[in-house]
Amino acid sequence: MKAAARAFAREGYEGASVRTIVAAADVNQAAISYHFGSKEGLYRAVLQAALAALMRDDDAQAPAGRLSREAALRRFVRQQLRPIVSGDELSLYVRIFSWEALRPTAVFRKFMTREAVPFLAGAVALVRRFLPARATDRQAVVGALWLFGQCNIFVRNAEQLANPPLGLTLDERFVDWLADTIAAWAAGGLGNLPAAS
Amino acid sequence: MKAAARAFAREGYEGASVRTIVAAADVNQAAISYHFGSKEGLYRAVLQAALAALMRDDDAQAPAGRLSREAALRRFVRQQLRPIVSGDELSLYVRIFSWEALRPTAVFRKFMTREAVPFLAGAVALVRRFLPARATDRQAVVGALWLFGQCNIFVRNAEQLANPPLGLTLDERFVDWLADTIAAWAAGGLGNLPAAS
DNA sequence: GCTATGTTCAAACGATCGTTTGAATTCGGG
DNA sequence: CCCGAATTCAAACGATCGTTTGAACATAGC
Repeated sequence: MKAAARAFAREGYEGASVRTIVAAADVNQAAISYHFGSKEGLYRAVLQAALAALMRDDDAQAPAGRLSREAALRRFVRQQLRPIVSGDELSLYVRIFSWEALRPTAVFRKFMTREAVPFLAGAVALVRRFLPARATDRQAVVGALWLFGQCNIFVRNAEQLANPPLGLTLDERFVDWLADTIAAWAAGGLGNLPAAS
Repeated sequence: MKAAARAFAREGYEGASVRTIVAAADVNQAAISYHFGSKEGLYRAVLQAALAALMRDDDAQAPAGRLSREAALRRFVRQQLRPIVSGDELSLYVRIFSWEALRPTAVFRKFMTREAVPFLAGAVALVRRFLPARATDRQAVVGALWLFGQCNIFVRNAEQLANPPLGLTLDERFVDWLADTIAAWAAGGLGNLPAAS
């Protein structure tokens, strides 16, 4: 399943072949069909593990309630940027979700209609601490997505940022600096609301 | 080529098959090899058209030089959000670039090493009008990417935002409002710089 | 009318895909 | 020790992929 997560993250569901997975895991090809029923069954198992890990990760960042809103925001952003440098399973899972954003599988759609709101809830609450009291619910949700977007573009394009012509060195120091920058910009912006829509 | 752009946008380079493209275009299969050399040649042609269209789009917004920085920012953001409502070729091209962010093709890499900087230049210049004078080049580039990210997440996930559980109605009115909101937030944020890194 | 060139076409090729098959192997319980 | 269920294995199957082939067709120039 680790090999499968790596393959699905790297090449997507369709792009990853059962043969490369079983070769990486050093097991027989028919073992997939035997244990998971099919390639789709294997993917479902990986998705379940991914969602469980990401929710667990959400819990880990929950006790940020005692932090100031600026510190909580900085922590949230840094957490979002983690996959840029960390080679752990979480990066794989984030990447799998990126594939799903582009070409959702049936399995994933059902996942999201159930889990999207609780998954966003943390970011919405965080954004609300910065928004004026008069902000609408829709503004808070949009603000949460806005926050995700600011972080996500660096995660998704990490590889391209590291290569020419930009050639950024994506080490821990850079990511820390990036988190500081994004957090400062986001905090500064959320206080503003556009003129009456 | 229109059929190819649609197919590549919908299913990615690997996912799109020559057979479905030629079926949609109602031409013979071998015509691809004959006119474009290969599937990759066809994709290269589509990428060139996409980049040309996006740059042309950039030019259209170039005369924004006379606008105030706030108005120019609002215009840039609104331009970025266009694919949400317009079903035109531009949406396809943005989606093709999303695929490339996840799994860059060799063709695309060469494109980007040549074209990324001029493509970013407009956004960098725009961001610079908001940054303090002491801002570094790296901060300006990161700011441009940051700006792209804020818009892009709504474009990429437009379909999911329109569906449950959020169920936003993505009409012109909403996109105008969204552009106002993002522009206001971005403008408010860029003035801030984090404490010394 | 004939030829040369550009283009389209149906068919086939080799490679890779996910899955199935049936025998070989492993392993715990009577 | 042995039987039976669980698991692994190499091999093959049918489908689909991108590409190639060689004949058929179109058309402009002489």
